[in-house]
Parts: sequence; C-alpha cells; structure tokens
Amino acid sequence: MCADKPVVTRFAPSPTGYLHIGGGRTALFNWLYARGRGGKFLLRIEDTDRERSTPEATEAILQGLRWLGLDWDGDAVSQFARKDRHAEVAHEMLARGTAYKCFSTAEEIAAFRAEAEAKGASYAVFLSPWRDADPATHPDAPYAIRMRAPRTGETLVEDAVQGSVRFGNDQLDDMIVLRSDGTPTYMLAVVVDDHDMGVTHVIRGDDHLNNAARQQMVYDAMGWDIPVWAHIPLIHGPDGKKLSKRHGATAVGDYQVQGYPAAGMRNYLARLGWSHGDDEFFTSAQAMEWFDLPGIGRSPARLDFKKLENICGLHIAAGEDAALLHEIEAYLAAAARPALTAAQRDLLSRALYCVKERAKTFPELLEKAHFALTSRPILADEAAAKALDPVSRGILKTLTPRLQSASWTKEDLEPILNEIATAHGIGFGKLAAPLRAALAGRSATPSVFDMMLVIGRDETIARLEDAAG
RNA sequence: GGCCCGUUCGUCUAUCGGUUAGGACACCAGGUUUUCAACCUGGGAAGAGGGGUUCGACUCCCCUACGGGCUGCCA
Repeated sequence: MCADKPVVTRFAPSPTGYLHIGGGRTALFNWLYARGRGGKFLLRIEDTDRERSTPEATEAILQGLRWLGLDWDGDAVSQFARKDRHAEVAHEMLARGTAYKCFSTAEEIAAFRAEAEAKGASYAVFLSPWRDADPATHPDAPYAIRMRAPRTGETLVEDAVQGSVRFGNDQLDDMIVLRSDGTPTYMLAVVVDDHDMGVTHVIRGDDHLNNAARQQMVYDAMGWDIPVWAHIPLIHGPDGKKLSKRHGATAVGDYQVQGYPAAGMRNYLARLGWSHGDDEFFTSAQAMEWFDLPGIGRSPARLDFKKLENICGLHIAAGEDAALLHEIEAYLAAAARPALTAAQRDLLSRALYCVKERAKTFPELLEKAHFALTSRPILADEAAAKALDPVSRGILKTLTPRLQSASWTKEDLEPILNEIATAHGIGFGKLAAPLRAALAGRSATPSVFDMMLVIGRDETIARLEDAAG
C-alpha cells in the first residue's frame, strides 16, 4: 500500500467509442479524490487494441472530459506508445523467474477448453505444459510470456469500497503478459503504467475487481507497491439493467447536446453512488472537500433523469450570468443550433435574471427567453394565439398610450397594468395572457413586467401595436 | 458451471447493535400565484426471503432467491 504518499489517480479509458456516462463518473471520482487532496489526476488512453482504437474515439473522450470540466495533469499518456517498456518488464519477469515462455498455440488452448467444457468441468483454467519445462526442450517457435502465478493459497485484495476480497489461487491461471507477437496484454500494461506513473489510488469500475487479484500478482512479481484499490459499482439504466443504448443517453456528449449544465452533471453524477450525509446540492469545490472513499456505496445505482433535471435546474438558477451565457453558447454549438447574434447575446444576458430560475436545461431556458431572442413580427404559437381574441386586442389598444409616458420601471408599470385591468373589469391574469402572447408569442414566459423591462419601451409598444392590429 | 460483488421508500441515499428507520427527487392533496418555473404545508411510500448470534438486529454470521461482474494471446 502507498496510502501516505501524495495522491495520484488516473482515468484510463479505451478509445473504442464515446465516453460512457459511467466512465464519466469514474473520471469524476478520480478527479475529485485527487483535486480534493492536492494530488494529481492523470489520463491514460488504453489504446493497445489496435483493431478497435480510433483517434476519433480518443478525441470524443477528451471532449467529454473537457465538457465535464475534468482537467487532467500533464499530457494524456498513450498506452500503445509504451509497449517497449511493457515488453521490457515482461522480460524482466522472465529473468526473475516469475514468468515463463509458453509455446502452446491458440488452437491447442481452444481445444483444451472445448474438451473441458465437453466433460462438464467445473472450471477451465488452462494449465500450460511449459510452466516447468526444461528450456532445452523449447522449440524454435513464437512464444507468449505467461506469469508464473501461485497455484495454491489465496490472493487477498484489500479494497477501499468492497472490503477484503479473497480469491483462491487455483481459480486464477497463468495469464499471458506478453503475446506471441511481442505486444503486451492489458493485465501487464495497466500494472506497468500505473506503477511508472506513480498511481497511488486506482478508482475504477467493479468489473475490474477480479482483475485486481491477478494484477496484484504482477506487482508482487516485480516487487512493486500495490496501490489502494477502490472498485466502484457500475451505473444501471432506469430499469435496473446494465446501461445500454436503448436507455437513451449513454454518452457524456449526449448530455451536453441535451443542454444539461456541466456543474449539475457533476453534482448529480457525484451523488450517484456516493454520499456525504444528506447533502444533495453542492458545488464542485464542496465535492472536492467532501469526497472520500468510505462514502462510496457498494451497490449499482440507476440513472434518474428527473433528479438530474432537478439538480441541473438548481445549478442554472445559481449560475453566474457571464458563465451561463458562455455555457449556453457552447451548448448551441454542440447541439448544432444557430449561434447567437451580437444583439441576441446582449438581450439574453439582460434577460438571464428572469429566466434562469425557471429552467432545468438550456433548451428550456432558451424557450423561456424566446421573447428576448425573437424579433418582430412575433409569431404566436397555438396557445398564445387563443389569448389574442378581439376583446383582448381591444384592451391592448387602450394600453399603449399609457405606456408612452410611463417611466420604465416595475413600480410604475404595475399600477398602470392594474388600472387597465380594473377598467375593463378583468383580473390581472386575464390581462397578462394576451400581453404574454403579444410580447413573446408564448403562453409560458417570465413575468410580463420583466419582459417589458428587458426589451424596452419601444419594442414593447411596437409588439403590442402589432398584436392589437 | 466456477469464482467474485451486490440487495433500505418508485429512484438516489442516511443509518456504521438500541431511531416513531431520516433526507432528496418523483408522486398525491392543499396553499401562494400573472402563465411556466420556483416556493410553502400535509400525505402515502422501504430494510428480498429464511435461519442463526445477541438482552436487543437494517446493521454481525449462514442459506436461498434475484441482479451484476469475471472466467481471452479484448480492454
């Protein structure tokens, strides 16, 4: 264990697709843990599978991390680029006698497994005949390097989340560390890289819990310190099944396109499988301060979009205007929606105060801010059009002259509108509906006063005259 | 098949042997209201099942059921 050294964590995705939301949470946990302790958060791209790894996928992953605001220290490490070092370690294991050359072919192994299965064997651990072979009998043929794993006893994995987990060594085979083509396997590469990168805490999905036992054997074989393990449960879909495409958004990028704020995403994801008492709504700074391994739960969590939206709404409402504007523009670009014009940008920033508390996502915020972003003539949607009946239009007509001379403050506008309503024997609500329709072309908008203040007197009067006809 | 992990309201979770099992989201009913959002009040809602251990188990142990993971010259 190396618990007292400065913390170094890492996120190690394989670039075979987009950044999965579960991967995003794993990255978040590593980031929080390191950042909260003044440690380092490293990124390593596990691209040793040349068939499936693509540069596009790598870029998609980096993009997802950037959007989530998870910054890593130094440059992302390419695992593939380190293959010579992996091979070097494999040969060192050979020299130490903790690994051996295995000349069994893939066909022989497949045949062994088929036979074992046919006999209904309880397990099919392949025992290489070369483990104890005399080197003099080695053929002049390609060979894989297998680790000489202990055959008896057990391997104890001390996990910060799962507790002490024991594995019978008879369940673990002599895994291959270097393939016959000289390339390293994942089991070797992770260990070598984590060791060389000085990783002290391995926080990853619990699908790797079993792997930890075998990886420990490599650490032992090389005499290296074993990191603190923390295997976190996977995220499931709303139905409790493993999260897959049919659940909708599985990629981090999908959430950006749907307009969720990154701060809300971090908050929600942090709360999924981790808790700090009853705290639900918090900033990333607080999360860094609070995040700890014992707070991580042991059972898989389901995605709950309603709660995600709720948390996101709170973050939008609490957001600082300039930052929100920035993020909204990034959202527009990501969602391939038209960018804001300079005028729209200005209007939106003035409207933010009255729309940010009423939206859970950016598209919703934009819809609420429609009155500020649109321009004459205002097209009323179906519901709004109904509010503009002849009677209402007549009332609007009597309103405009009164607005010409009003000082443009809520204090002054409020009595005027109330007077008009009373004069026509209607409640304020009956007046607000056509006003909303005339000003925004919508039936759900911010307060009519706020809209008037944001777009100003001239625009207000022009829109009312348009609607009054 | 074998090995490993998990199981508290619908969902996320608190509880680390003694609580009327708490909070949040969602839901329902009221309230406020200028629509939406927000907000306020109230409500229903949980320890998978069975054995132990203990004065006392959600909490510790065992079994079963269910869910998940691993079992590759993939990562």
